[in-house]
Amino acid sequence: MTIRLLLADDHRMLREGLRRSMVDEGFDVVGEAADGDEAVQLAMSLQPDVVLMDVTMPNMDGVEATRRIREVIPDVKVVMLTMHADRDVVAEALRAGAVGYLVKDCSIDEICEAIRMVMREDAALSADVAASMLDEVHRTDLPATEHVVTKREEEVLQLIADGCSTVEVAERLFISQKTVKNHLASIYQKLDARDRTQAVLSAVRMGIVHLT
Amino acid sequence: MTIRLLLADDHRMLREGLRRSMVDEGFDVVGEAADGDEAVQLAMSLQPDVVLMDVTMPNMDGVEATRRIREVIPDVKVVMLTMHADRDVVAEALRAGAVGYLVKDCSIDEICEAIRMVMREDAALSADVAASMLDEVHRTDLPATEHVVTKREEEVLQLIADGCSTVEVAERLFISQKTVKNHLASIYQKLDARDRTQAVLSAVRMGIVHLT
DNA sequence: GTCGAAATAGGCCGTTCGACCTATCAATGT
DNA sequence: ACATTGATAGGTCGAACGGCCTATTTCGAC
Repeated sequence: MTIRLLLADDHRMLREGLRRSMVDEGFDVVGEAADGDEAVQLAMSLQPDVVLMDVTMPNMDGVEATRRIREVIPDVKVVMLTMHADRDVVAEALRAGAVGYLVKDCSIDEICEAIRMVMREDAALSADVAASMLDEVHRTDLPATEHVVTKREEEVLQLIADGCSTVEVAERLFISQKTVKNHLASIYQKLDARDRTQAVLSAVRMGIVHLT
Repeated sequence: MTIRLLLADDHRMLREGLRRSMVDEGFDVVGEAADGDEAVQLAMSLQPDVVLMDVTMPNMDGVEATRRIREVIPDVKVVMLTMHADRDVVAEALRAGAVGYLVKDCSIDEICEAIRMVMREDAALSADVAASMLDEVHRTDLPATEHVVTKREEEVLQLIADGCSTVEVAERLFISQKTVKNHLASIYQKLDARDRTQAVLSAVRMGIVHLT
């Protein structure tokens, strides 16, 4: 009873390397997807046990693909892969129905262990599994994106990164321009930035905001 | 006479997958580096035939690592790996002494082919090899970052992304503040940005400037 | 039950920004 | 030879920005 795997990553190099490794380790790699769309299609047609899914992919990101797969086939276990651990992305992925989360800096052995773990545990325990993987992530990666900026400040930053002016941010958040500027002033201190440009760039580097 | 390889990439997952694949294909993987510093150290101590080097790595980027390795051991052939094809990065990598350039979306077979190619050809031909790899890149990837902004404008953008104010950019480039503002105005039109924040973000998305 | 942090909002003030305009010079291409 | 483009530099002006204040409310923590 070998475990049937589906790999989803936009980089063929990683996909193929991963396939050989997983086959070596005794898994049955039933398919490879190069984007989110393909991942959803193949998941439905191939009915794998586990999907190893990259978060950043063309056409449809891994989180959305996970959501759609889980809607149709709730039995499939999705383990997310990502470059850097990012609290928000992790949270979103788990909400989308992923049972595990691995950074790309982990070893093949850790991937195997994670896959076997999610297959061993029943659905009721998968939340704990995810939690323990998160702990792992926290230990090995950034000590913490740990609330450097508050939730509201993060919203302001994201809107500015999305192209909004101070006035537009105020309108979108239903607050006064002055409050937006207050949040920005606070952000400048925390991120050691002298203007909105540097603040947004720092936030991008730290994974607080995302380039769309 | 097996070809001795050194792998340099900050993601263990890709590194290990690549190692298994390359070993399968008959190469001798003599070492793995997780950052630029380590790559330089290992290249010197292990004296590999070819280094597969990722461009984006902590501590020291792949381009700089390539430069240093080639300074000390000019015989080593460095093949660069990158997520997305970016004209500027490619040009910089070749100037640094890389003999080849591959996007991570290529197959293991293509990597093997590229490595065997750079080992077959003598130094005189390696420029052609690089050129043909570039052609490959141009076909498959972005049609062109194609001089959207001028060289000077790009310098201005990069300095602003690096944290310089208008005044500081002027000082660094030995031009007046007014000229910097002129360049910026031109950039805003070309990138359809309304301020420096959006201009820099667009430039980052387009790969024109790089976050350090 | 108080203390602190977060979110809200305002004023004031000097600096910077960006839009719109002209202008020169060198290089490049037709 | 002429047109175009890039790089340089300047002026003006209103809007936006950021620093430095105070102040209220709410909410969770201790």
